[in-house]
Amino acid sequence: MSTFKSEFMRTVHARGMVHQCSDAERLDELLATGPRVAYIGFDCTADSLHVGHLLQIMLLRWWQKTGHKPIALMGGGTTKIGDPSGRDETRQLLTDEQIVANMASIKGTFANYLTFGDGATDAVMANNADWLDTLLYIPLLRDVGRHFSVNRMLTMDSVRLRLERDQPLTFLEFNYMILQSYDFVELWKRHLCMVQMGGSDQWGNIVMGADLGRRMAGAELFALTSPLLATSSGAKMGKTAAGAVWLNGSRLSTYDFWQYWRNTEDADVGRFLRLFTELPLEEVARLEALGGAEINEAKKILATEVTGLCHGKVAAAQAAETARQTFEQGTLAADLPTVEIARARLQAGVPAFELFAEAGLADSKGEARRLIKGGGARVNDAAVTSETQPVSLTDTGADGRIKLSAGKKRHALVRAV
RNA sequence: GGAGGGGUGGCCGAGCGGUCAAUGGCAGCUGACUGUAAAUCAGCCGGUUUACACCUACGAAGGUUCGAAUCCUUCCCCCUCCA
Repeated sequence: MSTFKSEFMRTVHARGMVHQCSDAERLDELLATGPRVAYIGFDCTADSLHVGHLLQIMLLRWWQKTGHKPIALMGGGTTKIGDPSGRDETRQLLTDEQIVANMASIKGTFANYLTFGDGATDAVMANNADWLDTLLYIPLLRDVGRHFSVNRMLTMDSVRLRLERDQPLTFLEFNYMILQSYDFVELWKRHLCMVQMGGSDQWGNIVMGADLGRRMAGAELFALTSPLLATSSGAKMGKTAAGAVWLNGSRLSTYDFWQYWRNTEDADVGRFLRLFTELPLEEVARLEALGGAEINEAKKILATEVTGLCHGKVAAAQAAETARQTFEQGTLAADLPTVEIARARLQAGVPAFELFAEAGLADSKGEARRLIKGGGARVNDAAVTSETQPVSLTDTGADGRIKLSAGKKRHALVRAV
């Protein structure tokens, strides 16, 4: 492990970020002798990346931090095909407009993790639509297709698993790995990019790209994948009540993002600190060793560190402070999610179930009613006993706000306007 | 192209003329216990509604019937075998 010569390989291995790597020794040598180029592709299937992508982003960040040049490849072209890896069903086809809009929305995330520019180790953003959109079918078949063995393609997990489970696989999707392979070669030609990284489900696609590069351009290309992430209790990472844990602040507030990490299971704290923060490993070891309730301190550090990288240190500190006031002091924090309700309505009194639904603490009025019936709703920390119990201006605190709580962790403020 | 099987709520998966907003499992929410953890136990888990009730939903559209997720027709999609 620690016998690696290059800082990158030492770091990512020590932090448990590597699942598989092709010819690690040779790659290590190359990395030790000068700046190299690596890329990771991100498909534009949603308008935000989520925590499932975070490990990949951290790989690019370490890549740059240890003296190399990262490329964030936006899958403007491949998203039109849909990666069949790891799924039993064909992805819903997105329109070109959706893809373009998603890409624009995703791009901002990288600015927080990577330094872009024209320097030797500055990050570059590319879009594979730039070369995939204009490909011609016959030349593609002759130049690229002849290097692919269908026999081999059928053994790839993404294909084999579909076939074994009698799930459909369209010819469209069957082509995905060819285009991803082509990307690798194209980036080699354009930027001398010699490494493709990705999640472990991408191993097959990446290795095919490396092979293609060798055949088409005589290039020596490498594959490096990160482990598949699950929480210790086995759940897929990144799911909450509200859905995925998004990286864009417009999809998930900084406070909620911070809370997600704060609520990490005990058993995951050390692992997550290594994977998603840049704290020195000795510090991680110390935090991880904390027992019992003390580990909560480690969770706060984890939350603030991860949030700091994603949303900035100021926003992270603010989220931490909001949480501290809310949970440790039981006071009202200023930047809890806030809804504004017309003064006149509050004057008259708003039924509690309506207010909870409007504040976003319940998805529907029915759910708000159930929440109240189940005893999980509180106004200013006093349990709501009746669904229709009116909440009015008289509930307003000194600072002009009413605090609503759904369960112990979800809070919102109501302000009369 | 021929023959057969199938498309059910976020997912898996029962149901096969009424008692079906649809068994069960997973996921999720709330409560208890705790440390804003896990595990465990309990309740909830389409929408509007105090409620009665109504609306939406079992691939799509029609039809039969007092009544259809369940039967018929057409269409779309998937799987298997044959060509």
